[in-house]
Amino acid sequence: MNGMDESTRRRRGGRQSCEDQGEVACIDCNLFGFLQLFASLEPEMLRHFLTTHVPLGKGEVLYRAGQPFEGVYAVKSGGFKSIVMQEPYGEQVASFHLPGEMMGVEDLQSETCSFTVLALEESKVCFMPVKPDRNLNEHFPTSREQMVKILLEHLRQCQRQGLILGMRTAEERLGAFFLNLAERYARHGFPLHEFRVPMMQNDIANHLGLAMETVSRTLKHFRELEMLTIRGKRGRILNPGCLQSITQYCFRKKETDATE
Amino acid sequence: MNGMDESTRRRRGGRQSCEDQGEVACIDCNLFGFLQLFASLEPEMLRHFLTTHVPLGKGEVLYRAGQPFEGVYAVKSGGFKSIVMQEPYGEQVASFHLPGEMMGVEDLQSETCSFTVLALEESKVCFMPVKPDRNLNEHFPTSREQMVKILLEHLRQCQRQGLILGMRTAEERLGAFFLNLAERYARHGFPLHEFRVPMMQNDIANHLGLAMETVSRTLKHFRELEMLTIRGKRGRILNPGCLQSITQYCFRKKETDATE
DNA sequence: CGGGGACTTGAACGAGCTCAACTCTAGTGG
DNA sequence: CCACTAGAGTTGAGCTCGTTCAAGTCCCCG
Repeated sequence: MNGMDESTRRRRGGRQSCEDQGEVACIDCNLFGFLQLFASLEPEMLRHFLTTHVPLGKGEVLYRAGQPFEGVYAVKSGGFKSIVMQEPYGEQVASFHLPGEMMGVEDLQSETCSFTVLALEESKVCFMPVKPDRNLNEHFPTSREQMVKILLEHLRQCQRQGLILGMRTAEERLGAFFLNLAERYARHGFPLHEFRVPMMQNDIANHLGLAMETVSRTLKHFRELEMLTIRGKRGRILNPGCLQSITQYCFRKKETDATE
Repeated sequence: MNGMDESTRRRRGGRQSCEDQGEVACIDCNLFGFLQLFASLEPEMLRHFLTTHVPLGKGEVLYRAGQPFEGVYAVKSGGFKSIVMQEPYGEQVASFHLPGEMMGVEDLQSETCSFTVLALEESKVCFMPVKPDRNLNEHFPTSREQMVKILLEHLRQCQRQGLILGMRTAEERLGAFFLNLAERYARHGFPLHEFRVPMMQNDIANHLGLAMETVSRTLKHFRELEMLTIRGKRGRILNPGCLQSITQYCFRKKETDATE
């Protein structure tokens, strides 16, 4: 029911380290579940998509808003941000993409890409070409099932982000942001409460509608309270309970604990 | 390709008034497109769902977060808000639902509802019972197609909301919010630049992470600049260009103008 | 070891919040 | 139909949090 069963995922939980580049195993990647259901695709080709990892350097653009939509990507390692350009003012960071997550999903039936996506650091991606209303409809009817699943997951994550952005104070927004970040890493086999922070504070500030200095000061405050420490690209949640109560952000444990 | 063809929708555009309760014709409702593809459903039953409008009074709860998920709703007239309760602090408004839009979509494969939804004013809804992983999978395989479409639409709207909430100043957020509101009404056959405002300023403030007083003052400012007026439940955009340049929110005309 | 970008820290300013009083409006009952 | 009321919205004053600007530190990378 889950593309991969929950017990398998949990067994793997906590095995991966945050020290390395943070590469997800294929079994922990959303694209894997996506591809699994392309029943009519030859195994050769499936393997090809899964094992071809395109490398990108820091700051490199994966695709640009307005370009024709070619297909969806999955983050193998590293991290990405989706941005929109507000011409005179600079960019706005719409979202971040962590290892195991897919990019370009929102454009699945569009002709063009709606965001510009670029790497936050050295990263690798897998690519699955999907021409709008072609491959999927005609050749792979079974993939619809998986698409609904993936779209629902994206929709829910997007709504969660909306709740975070709707919070009033900088502390709430930042706390909720990092709880969400940790949770998302944990979903793909990384240890809970210890996670990478592939984006700079500048990007976080931009994304949350704050000034970079406010992010820095608030994180210092969290460190002093021994709730959360960010050192370089490594984050660690020291006191999840306290952090949650400050941010009011419910971790939504049900979703991961329930048999689903 | 669109459930209902674009030219039909445009022909109807501008016909409806904002004076009345703001009831959408069935042809302008998302649920209609959704139901259309339930090919194996008897016409009798289809008509039943489409023509049975459940009325709700102002403040009445449609469903509560945590309750078992029964199916999706469509707003026939009036308006709704989705909220989450942060126990000691009160509610947070996650989103609003206008006539022609669907509610509960994010819970399609869940056992329980993730939001509490209640009416902003006298409203009517249609209901389509969808047991998770039952009806849809077995009896109505063709509906998958439409579901993907609807989920994509929701995802994109959710991302747009995220951009609005990520804006820095109250002026940007509010301006973008009302542009989005007008656009959403226009999608369902209401005149562009003239729209209903079914929610109170309190709710808007809550949703945007602002104080109600700030909303009031900013709207006054907009009125003085002759960009946008809100009087009671009626809104009118006087200077869309100026409003857009202040909010940096691109109206995304392409989506409605293009042949798609 | 040097340089530049990311982050930190401080000080002053200002946008937005809070609190409180007030006005307007819609809905109610006489 | 009007008076009354409760709730929604407005306005003002003071304060707080977050921003801005600027200088300084750290750290990564060459």
